[in-house]
Amino acid sequence: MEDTVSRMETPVPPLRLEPFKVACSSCNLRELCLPVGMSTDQMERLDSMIATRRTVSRGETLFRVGDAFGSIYAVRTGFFKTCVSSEDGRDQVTGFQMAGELLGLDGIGTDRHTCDAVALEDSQVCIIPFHDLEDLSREFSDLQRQFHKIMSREIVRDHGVMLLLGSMRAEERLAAFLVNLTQRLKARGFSPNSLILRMTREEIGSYLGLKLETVSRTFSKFQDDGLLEVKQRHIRVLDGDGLQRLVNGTPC
Amino acid sequence: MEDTVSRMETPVPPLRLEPFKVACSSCNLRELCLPVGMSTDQMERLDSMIATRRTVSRGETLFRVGDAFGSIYAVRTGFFKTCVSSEDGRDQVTGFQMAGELLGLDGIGTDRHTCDAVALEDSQVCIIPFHDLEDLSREFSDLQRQFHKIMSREIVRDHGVMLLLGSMRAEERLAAFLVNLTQRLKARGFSPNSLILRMTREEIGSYLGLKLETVSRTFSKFQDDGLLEVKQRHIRVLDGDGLQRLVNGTPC
DNA sequence: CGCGAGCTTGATGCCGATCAATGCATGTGG
DNA sequence: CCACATGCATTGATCGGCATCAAGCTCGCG
Repeated sequence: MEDTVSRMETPVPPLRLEPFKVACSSCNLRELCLPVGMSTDQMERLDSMIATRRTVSRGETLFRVGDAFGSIYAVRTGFFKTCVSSEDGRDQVTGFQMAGELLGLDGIGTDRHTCDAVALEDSQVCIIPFHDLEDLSREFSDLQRQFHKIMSREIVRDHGVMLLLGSMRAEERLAAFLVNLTQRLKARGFSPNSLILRMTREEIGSYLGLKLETVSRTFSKFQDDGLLEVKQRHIRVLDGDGLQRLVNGTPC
Repeated sequence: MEDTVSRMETPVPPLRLEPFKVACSSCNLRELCLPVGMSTDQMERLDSMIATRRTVSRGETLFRVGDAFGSIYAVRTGFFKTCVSSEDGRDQVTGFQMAGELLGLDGIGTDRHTCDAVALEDSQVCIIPFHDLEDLSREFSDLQRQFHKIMSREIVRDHGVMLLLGSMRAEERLAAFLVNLTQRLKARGFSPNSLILRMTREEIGSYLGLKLETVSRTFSKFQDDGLLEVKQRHIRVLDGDGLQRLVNGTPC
């Protein structure tokens, strides 16, 4: 929906390169992002590779299905969704990415991107030319290792979503989604008890395999049950343990 | 179920190492497996790394959740499923692997396996010590590249399953499953029109987010519609295009 | 102020889950 | 070789969770 609109409005994706360099070594995300565990001199080499950032405004796409693959991207600020779509137009949100997370790994296999990445708020990404990353990770086994870990974790995360989509009911799905979101926010130093959703009910629903009405109803139910306080996109978690129990399938 | 049983019967996973070496360079799967695109001398190095095979009998596990991660595995002969399970015991089949496909990528991220890999028929795998693979792929960019491609394709495949689980109806799911299966068999030189399913209806259902009765009913419906001939696990595809149309969501 | 995108809530219906019984193939022991 | 057990598959009857359809509602914004 929003997709289609942004797809229409600009035939050429707007691209703004920041002229100034940004150093991984001074980035406050270095403990979450690609450079985990690297020495200072290794990080300097990484810095020289990641020369540019790119700004993506809310609603714009970073890349889309079929685009030639050349780089992966690290989210520096902001929030993204990735989505795939089937022949007949149904689409599926495959993930939400926040600061320190990588985008574009899908493109390596075929040299073309296989999903759309859309900014859900004004965002900045670090551009990591993939061939350079491969070159450097042949030099530094720490970087190689970290990159492999990140790809592997993405696979594991996907398996978790498959479990969710394949065998959980609506309440469990939404609870799992919220628990995951708050954990990731907490890892970034935000309060896990108060958050603002960057995505619509429809996008949450797409991710969770539910219709937006079901998402909305389930939010309301959680509010009635005293688990959450919901005001549009503002969520306050009142009973985190209760949410966690729902995920584990302990309804009583 | 079958899981639990095999989990019970042997505290120590049965392990049989083949004493003789097997060469990638002479393997008929080399065009599908890890060595794609490598030169002969590179492949010799790969051969020296992959020193051992392992036999896994039907019903046995190659690895299971929590096992220390040390190697990845290439299926040489046979057929596997991988599955994850939630706290409360529900489990989800995350994939079926056949000859030339890799198992164990899930373990890289945390140094522990995060899913079970179970042989669905008597099988053989090549053991690929992961550190050795990393070492060698720092030397040979072709190997590095190929390995990255394989991981990326796994991510893309998972996204496809998410789309299936999140937005397709039972018939579309089963059709997609069959189309995928026949394509992979075809790539291995088998007839795409006649196949024997290595997995139960329950396992298919788990993979597709359906109950076994629904899988069975849908098979019967496909038979009534003249798309398939179904005799227990023997499937004959009568109308491949019809199946493909179902996947694309062209019901009329 | 009024428009529109997104959210909530209600009424109804359908797809697939669940419960239950039977059928079919394989294997085992008498 | 048959009787029986066992695991898997098929089929029917019923039920329930979520989708669908349809109003209103809220809030941000021109």
